Amino acid sequence: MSRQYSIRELTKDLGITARTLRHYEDEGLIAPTRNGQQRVYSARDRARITLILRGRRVGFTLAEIGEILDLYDSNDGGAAQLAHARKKFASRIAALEQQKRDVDESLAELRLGLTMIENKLADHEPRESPRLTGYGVMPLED
Amino acid sequence: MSRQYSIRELTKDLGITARTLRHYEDEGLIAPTRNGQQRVYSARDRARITLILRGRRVGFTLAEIGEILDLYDSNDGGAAQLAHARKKFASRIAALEQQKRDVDESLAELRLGLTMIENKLADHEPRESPRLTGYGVMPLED
DNA sequence: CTTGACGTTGACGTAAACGTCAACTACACG
DNA sequence: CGTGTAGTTGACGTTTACGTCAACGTCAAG
Repeated sequence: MSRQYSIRELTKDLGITARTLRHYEDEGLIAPTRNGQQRVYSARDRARITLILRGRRVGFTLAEIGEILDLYDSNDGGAAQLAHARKKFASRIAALEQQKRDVDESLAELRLGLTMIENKLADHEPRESPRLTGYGVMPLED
Repeated sequence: MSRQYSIRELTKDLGITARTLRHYEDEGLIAPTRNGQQRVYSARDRARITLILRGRRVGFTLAEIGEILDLYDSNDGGAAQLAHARKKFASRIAALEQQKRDVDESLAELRLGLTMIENKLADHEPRESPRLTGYGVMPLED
């Protein structure tokens, strides 16, 4: 019997509120069992929640995450169902790959900005650092 | 004089609505000039909008994006201002790096799910493909 | 002159993802 | 038995990022 969790425990472990967990339940993303009235979360529930949180961090809506979880859960339908699921997965993967490119480009921009600022800081405090002549960054002019 | 754009033009080029552009203006993220009453967007405005859209795609709020744009714009304050800006940039960069890891992990999950489905599809249609023995994926059990 | 195409300013509406009470229940402990 | 700790179910509130009218201006073409 692999570990059970109370709602409090999960909120502390995962850094979320109880309200959030109940919300995920309301949305049908998880279905913890009950001990009387209180929720009891299994290791599987916890793993699902981890997936949900990561999904959220990368920009998926709860509805999209729910779809994906459903696809994992019930894949015993006909070949048509499976083919449909395959398309869903493929499109989500494509979206994430695009997102990765966006992240990389944003990172490049921000890093440029950072060095720009650090150069200006060096100018402000010209202790004994060599002067950079005519260095400029223009991130807004393509 | 490098190219000007009407609002219509930008909506078509960038795939957004006029409402969105006005909203960005309301939020102080862009400030197109006017030809009488109508907005006229410069190349610089357009570049800013591109940054805004990319920022949105990677999960920044408009407020955060505004902050970043401000940091680019006015970096002539004292060393204290610059140091503050440096911290902001650094933390944004750290957040994006974390996000990149999240994206990678989500991609790994989704790709596992995809191959899982494709294996099941192969089972459904066992033309002449070799059978994979005992192959299972359990993405929810850690 | 009037009809379009394009544009403008309010201003209210909406969907998503929770936050924030209020009002209870269930137990264990001193 | 009272108090504290953890949990529960509504149900309304909030923020973000626009959507969606309504009502009106402008200017070239037929």
